[in-house]
Amino acid sequence: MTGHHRPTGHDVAKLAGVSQSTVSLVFSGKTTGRVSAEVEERVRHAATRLGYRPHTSASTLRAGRTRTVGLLVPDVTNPFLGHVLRGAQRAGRAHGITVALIEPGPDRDWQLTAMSALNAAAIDAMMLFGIEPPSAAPGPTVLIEAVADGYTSVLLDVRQGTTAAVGHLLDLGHRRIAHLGTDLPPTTFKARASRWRRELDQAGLDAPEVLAGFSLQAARGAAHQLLSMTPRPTALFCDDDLLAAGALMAAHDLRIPVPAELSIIGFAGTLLSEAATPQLSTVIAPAEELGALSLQTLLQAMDGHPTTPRPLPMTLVPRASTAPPPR
Amino acid sequence: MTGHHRPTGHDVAKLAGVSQSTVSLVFSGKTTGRVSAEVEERVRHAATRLGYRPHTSASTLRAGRTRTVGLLVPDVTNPFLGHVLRGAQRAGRAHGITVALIEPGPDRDWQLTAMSALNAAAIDAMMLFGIEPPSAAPGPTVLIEAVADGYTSVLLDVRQGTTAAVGHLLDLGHRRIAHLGTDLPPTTFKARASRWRRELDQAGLDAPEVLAGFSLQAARGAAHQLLSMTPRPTALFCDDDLLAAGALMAAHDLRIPVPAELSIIGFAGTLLSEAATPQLSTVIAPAEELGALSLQTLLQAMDGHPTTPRPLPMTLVPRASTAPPPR
DNA sequence: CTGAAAGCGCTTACAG
DNA sequence: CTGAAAGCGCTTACAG
Repeated sequence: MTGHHRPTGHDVAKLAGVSQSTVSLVFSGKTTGRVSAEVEERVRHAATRLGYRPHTSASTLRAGRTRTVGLLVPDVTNPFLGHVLRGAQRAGRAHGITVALIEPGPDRDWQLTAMSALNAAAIDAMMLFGIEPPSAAPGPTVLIEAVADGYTSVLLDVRQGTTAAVGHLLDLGHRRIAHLGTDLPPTTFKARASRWRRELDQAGLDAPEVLAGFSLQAARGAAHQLLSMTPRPTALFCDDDLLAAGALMAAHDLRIPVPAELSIIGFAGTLLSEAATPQLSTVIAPAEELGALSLQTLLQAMDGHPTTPRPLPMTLVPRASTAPPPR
Repeated sequence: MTGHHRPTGHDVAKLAGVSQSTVSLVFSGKTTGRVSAEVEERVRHAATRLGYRPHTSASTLRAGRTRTVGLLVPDVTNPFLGHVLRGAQRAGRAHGITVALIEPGPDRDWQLTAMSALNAAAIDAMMLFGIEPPSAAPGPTVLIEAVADGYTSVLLDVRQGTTAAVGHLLDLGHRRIAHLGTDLPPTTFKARASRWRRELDQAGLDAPEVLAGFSLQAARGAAHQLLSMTPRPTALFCDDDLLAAGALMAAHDLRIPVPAELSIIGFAGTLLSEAATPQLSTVIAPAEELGALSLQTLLQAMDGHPTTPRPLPMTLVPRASTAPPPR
C-alpha cells in the first residue's frame, strides 16, 4: 500500500550487474541465443529478490500489444457464459493472454463504443458471443456461435444437436413435436429452427412453432400458446434450457404432467436443466471447450494463420422430462 | 485492421492548431481555468474528425493508474455473480472505471498470484467476492459479503434476511425448521447459521442442521439426510437457492410433496429460484446494488475517504414452495 | 553474448 | 489561458 517504489527493470539490472536491456530480454522470453544461461539465472534471482514484475502498461505502450482479448456479450448473467469464459481464460493463461468480459449494453451505439475499445488499445482482439458484428471488423475478431460475411466463426454443431434432440423424441414415438424457439438474431437459433423443420419433414410430420423472447416468462407465455392448440403437441423442442424451464412452468400452470402427457427437451446443458424438476432432458454444449477453442482460433488469426475449426459436437442427455407420448 | 496509424494527441493538436499538452488537458477533463471553451471545442472537433482516443497504456504508464479494478471470484459460473458484476460495471462507467472479472483458480497460490496483479499494475484495486483475503491487503481492497481484520466490507443484511426467512416459516406454523447450510469459508454463511439458531432459540424450538458443499448434488445428499430423520423436519431453511434446488430434488426423490408436506425456502433470489417447480420462496439479495455499492466504496477508499456502508436489506419473496405444515 | 539509445503516447509541473 | 519539456518503464533495432 505504502512506500517502496515499485522495482523497475533498472533496479533488477543494477542488482544483477547487467543492463536493463538484458533484463527485458529475459522477461520477454527472447533469451535463446541472446543471453547466457548464467546471466539469465542471475537476472531471475535478482528479480525474485526485489519482487520485480514487468509493468504491463509500459510493455503495452512500447510493443503495441496488450495481450488482452475481449469477450463481448449482451448479458453477463447468462448462465452458459461463465463456462465459456472459463474455457477461454484457461486457454489464454497458457499463452499469457488475459480475457476481459465486456457487456456493451443493449443499444447499438454502445456496441460500437465497445468495439472501439480496440482503438483505445485496451484489447488486441475480440470474441463476440451473441453480439451482432459490425459490417467490417475493427480488428481481429472471432464470432462464437454465429456466422457473418468476412468473419471467422467458432461453432457448436447445432444441427447435429437438434437432430439428436428431435430424433430422441421421434424414437420415443412422438408425432406432434412443437418448437419453442427464440427470435434472437444469432444464426445459431435459425439453425435450430431449420433443422427441426427438416427432421419433421423427413418423418412426414408437421407441428407448430412459436418464437419467444429469451426469458423465463416469455417462454412460459409462448408455451401456453403451444399447449392450448388442438391437437395439443405431445413434445416441445426448446431452443435453450431457459426456454425449457419456462415451458415446464407452463405445463405446471396447466396441470399437464411432465413427462407423462408432455415431453420437454432443452438445449445447452446449463445448471438450469439439472436443477429443474423433473430434470430436463437436454443436449449438452461443451461450453468450456467452446471458449478455449474460440481463444485458440483468435490467436491463430492474430498470428496470420486463420483457421476455421470444425463445429463442436453436442451430446444428448435423456433425463426425466422426456418419455413416450400418452396414447 | 490495416494501415492508418492510430491518431495520437499530436495529430489532434496539429489539426486543431494547439499543443499536445492542451489536447491532453481536454481529454483528462482538467480544462476548467486552464483551457478556454473555444479551444476545447476546437480540440474536440479535431479529435472526432480523426477518431482519436487517448491511448490507455500511455496514460496508465505516465499517471500510474489503470482505472481498472478487479472483481476476484472463485467461480465465474456462479449465477449470482453476473448481477454483481453488472452493478459494479455500471457504477464504474460513471467514473471511467473498468471492472475486470478474475477467477484466480481454486488453489491458494493462484489467489496470491492474482493479488499480485496489483503489482503488475494491471488493476488499481480489487474487490473480493467469496475469496479469502491475504493477511495484509496488497492494495486498496473491499470485501463483498465477508469480513476480515483490516479490510473494508460491503455486506448484505444477512441477519435480517435470515430472520425474514425463518420468521416466514414460523408464521406459517412450522416448528421443525431444519437448516441446510454450507461449509464455505465466507462469514456470510456463518451469519445465516447463527441467526437461524437464534430465531429457533427465541421461539423455544430446536432442529437439526447439515452442512453441504456448494453444489446441487451435495445439497441433494444433505437434504436426504435431513429428510430421513425422525421426526422429519417440516421445513428447510437453505443457505442459497442452489442448495434449495438440491433440496427440492431430494424431496422429489423421496416423493415428499412440496409444499404440502415440506416447505423449502432459499436465499439469494437467483434465476434458479424462479425457474424451479414449484417456484421457490426465497429472500432476494439486491445483487446489482451490491456490486454498485462495492465499487463506490472502493473508490472512496482509493480517494482516502474510507467508509463502511450499512448492510443492504434483503426482501422476502414468498412463492409456491412454502405453506403451513401438514398436521 | 551484451549494452547504449531511441521512442511508444501520454501527464504534469513549470514558465510565460 | 497556452506551450515546451521531462520522463513513466519498457522493447527493439543497432553496434560492438
